[in-house]
Amino acid sequence: MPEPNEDYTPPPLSERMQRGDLMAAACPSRKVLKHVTSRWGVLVLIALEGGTLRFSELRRTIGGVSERMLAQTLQWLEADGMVNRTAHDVVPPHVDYSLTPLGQEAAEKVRLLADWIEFNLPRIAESWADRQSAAVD
Amino acid sequence: MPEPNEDYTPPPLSERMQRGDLMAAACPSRKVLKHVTSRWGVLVLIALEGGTLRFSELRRTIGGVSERMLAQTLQWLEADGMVNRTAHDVVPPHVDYSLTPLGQEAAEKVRLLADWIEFNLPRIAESWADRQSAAVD
DNA sequence: CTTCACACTTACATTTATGTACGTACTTAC
DNA sequence: GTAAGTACGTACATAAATGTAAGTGTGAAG
Repeated sequence: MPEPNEDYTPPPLSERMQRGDLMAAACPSRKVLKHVTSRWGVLVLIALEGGTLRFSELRRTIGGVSERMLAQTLQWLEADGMVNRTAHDVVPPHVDYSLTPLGQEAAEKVRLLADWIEFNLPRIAESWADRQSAAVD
Repeated sequence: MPEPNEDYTPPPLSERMQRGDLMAAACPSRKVLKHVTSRWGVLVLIALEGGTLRFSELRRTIGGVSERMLAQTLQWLEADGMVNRTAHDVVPPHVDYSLTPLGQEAAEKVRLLADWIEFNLPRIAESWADRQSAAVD
């Protein structure tokens, strides 16, 4: 375990902004991070890693997502260049969603985190059990 | 690019719940994911990867965080067993925060994602530039 | 004597996220 | 003829996240 840092001062803002720095409040990275780590963004990326899915297939795959939020999330990810949207002009509508190369890289990182959490849930749950009152949230 | 999956059906819920499955709406993993990927949770984990920091040091490190949200986030992560809180009983107060082994593993995954985003911001920004109207969010 | 830092907590206001319900235009299945 | 499925958009309502401002008790610095 590292020693406490007695006299800590953050690096100057100018330096921290040169290459996107999340610690800087105004960094555009935070927007992307928001989309990718959003409640449904994570699950969409992971779901699409398994291959192309239609809107309704995504909706059935991801438990609890509403149509509205799924559409919203897909639009975020499409705008960020993570997701391809392919609409076939037929009726009833048929729209396919898939990951772009960018999206596949992002999905991989996100899935590593998700897998880690699922796998280590027991260890985490110990902490919940240990603390008595515990109702933090 | 994978082929469209014409007749997709998700696996049964019972099977998906046996080991924590994020796709299941009620899975406790989602709570952990929420804390870890929350706006400030990500940044706290990354900040603490560099070593122990005091409350006020964290506040100065993480641009834009309010005292209230920092305290809140630290409590979430502490309850999830990711963060150690060490209060020295002196006045004025002195409290150190550091990562637990669990927290270090989580922080690593989170940082990989954050680093990827920062590094690939230019590629992502292209998508923003490409689409004309673009004001998705 | 006044001000400030510390590490929070609480109350309150506001912004953001998310949900619900409905509409659409047409087709296939019953 | 009636119901259901498709991929959304939109209006409205609610829940959740986040911000703001103030207060706490004490000691050191000015």
